[in-house]
Amino acid sequence: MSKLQPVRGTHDLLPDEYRRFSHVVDTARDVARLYGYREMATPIFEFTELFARGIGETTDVVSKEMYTFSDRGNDSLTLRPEYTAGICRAFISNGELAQQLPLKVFAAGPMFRYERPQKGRQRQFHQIDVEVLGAPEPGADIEVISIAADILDRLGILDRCVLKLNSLGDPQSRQAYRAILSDYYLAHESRLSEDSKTRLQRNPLRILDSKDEGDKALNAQAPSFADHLNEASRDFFAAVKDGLTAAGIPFEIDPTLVRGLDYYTHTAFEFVTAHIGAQGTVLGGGRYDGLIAELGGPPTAGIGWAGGIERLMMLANEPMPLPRPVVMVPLGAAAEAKALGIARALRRAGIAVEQDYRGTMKRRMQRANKLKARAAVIIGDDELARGVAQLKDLDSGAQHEVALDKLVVALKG
RNA sequence: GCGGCCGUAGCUCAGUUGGUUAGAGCGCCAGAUUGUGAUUCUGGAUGUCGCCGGUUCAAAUCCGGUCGGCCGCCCCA
Repeated sequence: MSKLQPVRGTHDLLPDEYRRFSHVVDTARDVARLYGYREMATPIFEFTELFARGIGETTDVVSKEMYTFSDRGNDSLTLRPEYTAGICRAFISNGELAQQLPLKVFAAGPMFRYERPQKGRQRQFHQIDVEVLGAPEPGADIEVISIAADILDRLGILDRCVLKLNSLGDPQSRQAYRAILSDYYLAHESRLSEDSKTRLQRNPLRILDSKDEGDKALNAQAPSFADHLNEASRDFFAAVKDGLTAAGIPFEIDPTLVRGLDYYTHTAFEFVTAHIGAQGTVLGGGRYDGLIAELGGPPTAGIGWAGGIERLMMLANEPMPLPRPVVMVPLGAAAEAKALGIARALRRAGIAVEQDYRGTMKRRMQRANKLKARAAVIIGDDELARGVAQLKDLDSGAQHEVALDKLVVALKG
């Protein structure tokens, strides 16, 4: 490492890029606010146990992607790989949150997963996150998906995304189906791909969305989940689909949509796009009614999603351009001192003002141009003596004299 | 973790079958007389050719390793 470089899979967000980052977060936050969701944050690391238990020991995230370390007290800690487990933990840790259900939250922050970086995948990445706790009704599913669609719309990318929807059923349906599916693949194990043989041990549902041709042939004959949902699960799924239709949100049913975290039940969904490479999921989530009880809390339903900020940035419109500043161009020490007071008065009137710390007039005018300033306030000895400034419009080049105490008015218009 | 491609100035790239002081555009800096930018003109600086090692009289160019990036698999945001 001859050059100082950031850790693999991490990146600096330089100012231009950070603006686009903020634009995504600000947009999401504002939409969530319109739905009555309140923002909160949890620590970026937790006891390893939380993720291991919550997400599932056999999942890829837990078994091979966690950033886990021991602290000086020999506790095993892990940088969070996703937000849901932490929010559920916070719900359990802070009893007052259960006093007023449903709890609707918005959150955003960095996540960490030890993976091979590629387009749309980094080791430190950032997510926006929406969760509803304590609402077992399908209305909550519809609402969180609606928020997602609105955010994508405001970012100008909804028309390049497709909403994929599936039901994983309630735990009873899921267990039953899992057993049936497992038996089916076991009977044909020799024909499965190597990857799928592993999946059979870990999560047979995953075989359903294998890209291997041999697996696909087997999948065509496999028992379908839709046929094995119990009545309650079918009704729930129907209510979600009807609600989305009523809300005017188009979707596609995707029976192969399974998702990698163990805690999902009922609704699973993803907004996917073909425009950002192989990692096409831009936002995904589902219902996790058993998670909070599993973690030791009071049985509480949950549903939510997470969206990848970097992936959204790849698609999103440019944020609005920044307001153009006014630049102070004082000539000489006395004018420079005077300009400080004027600049402050202008800023207190809400006008963006930049003043260099040094430089000739030419230098300052060049800087003004690079800053895309709209105007320059030029104050030399002569102007200073007369209590005026030369106000130059940098687009037209026109310049005229303005009394110092009239500058705010002149620049406000 | 696996497979493929790639790595030359701040940025985008050129660099012939290995052969002397490695180039362009953009950007940057400085000038074109007195207190005026963006245009124009003139001049200038910049690279351990990702890093380490090997082959060779000679390597940016060939070989190996390593680090990093990209693309795909796995999986996911």
